[in-house]
Amino acid sequence: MIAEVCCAPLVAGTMSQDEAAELSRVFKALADPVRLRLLNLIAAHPGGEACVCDLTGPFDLSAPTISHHLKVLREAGLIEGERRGTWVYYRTIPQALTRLSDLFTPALVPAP
Amino acid sequence: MIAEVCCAPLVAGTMSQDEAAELSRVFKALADPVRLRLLNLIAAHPGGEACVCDLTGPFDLSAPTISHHLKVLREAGLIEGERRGTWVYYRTIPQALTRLSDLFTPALVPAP
DNA sequence: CTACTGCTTAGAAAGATGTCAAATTAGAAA
DNA sequence: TTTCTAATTTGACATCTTTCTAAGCAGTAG
Repeated sequence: MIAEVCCAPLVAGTMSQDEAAELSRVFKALADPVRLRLLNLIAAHPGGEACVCDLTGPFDLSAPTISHHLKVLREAGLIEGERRGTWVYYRTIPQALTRLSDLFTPALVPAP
Repeated sequence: MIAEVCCAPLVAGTMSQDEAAELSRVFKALADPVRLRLLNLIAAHPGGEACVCDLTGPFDLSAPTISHHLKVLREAGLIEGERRGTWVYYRTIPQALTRLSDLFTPALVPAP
């Protein structure tokens, strides 16, 4: 009757300090407009991945700043990068996004 | 065949700068361990609401700090407060949490 | 090897944030 | 009215974050 989720949902149960600390790191990565738009561009990019060279254009920011933001997303576990020659391609990590979705799901969800 | 959602999901579509700015404000509110735990305590509290006096105990922080954090959550639209005499009770705003959940939902979701 | 492009890292400056003590406000009781 | 408790606001301080320039690393071509 009650769905099983991998983590304690945000809205039910008791969140430990460790869980809160880890979660806040992910939210901190999302707490910037540039990083939100970067994540959106990567996730919505044809083929499911985007080259850094595709990501610098839409922003009026320097390349190092974009690189820094990508690093924050990467270290938060939201994206991963792959180097192909001189190019670097980034894609989202679906499990990380699913986990965030589950956090806000009402606790009383019928089991599949 | 495609679900209708009120906002552009994070993982599909194109997020405008305005949307990103507004969203980042909500995530910024969640980007602190204390505020995550406060939100969790409020949401999971019996009766769906918690008095500030219930919220100061679990933290080794001063009352002004708790008050400040509650203000951040309130201004992010995640909680609302109600004064009853000298006491103030807070509850979550479900639509705000639902909206966040929808952000991470895969775009290809069957319509209800 | 050098020269080139693409990308990341390092460090500094400016701005934002978490925390506290002090002050203030809000509401109730005497 | 004064006094009290609960809660919020204010201002200062330490710490963190965003952005840039400069430097450095990664990979490729000649």
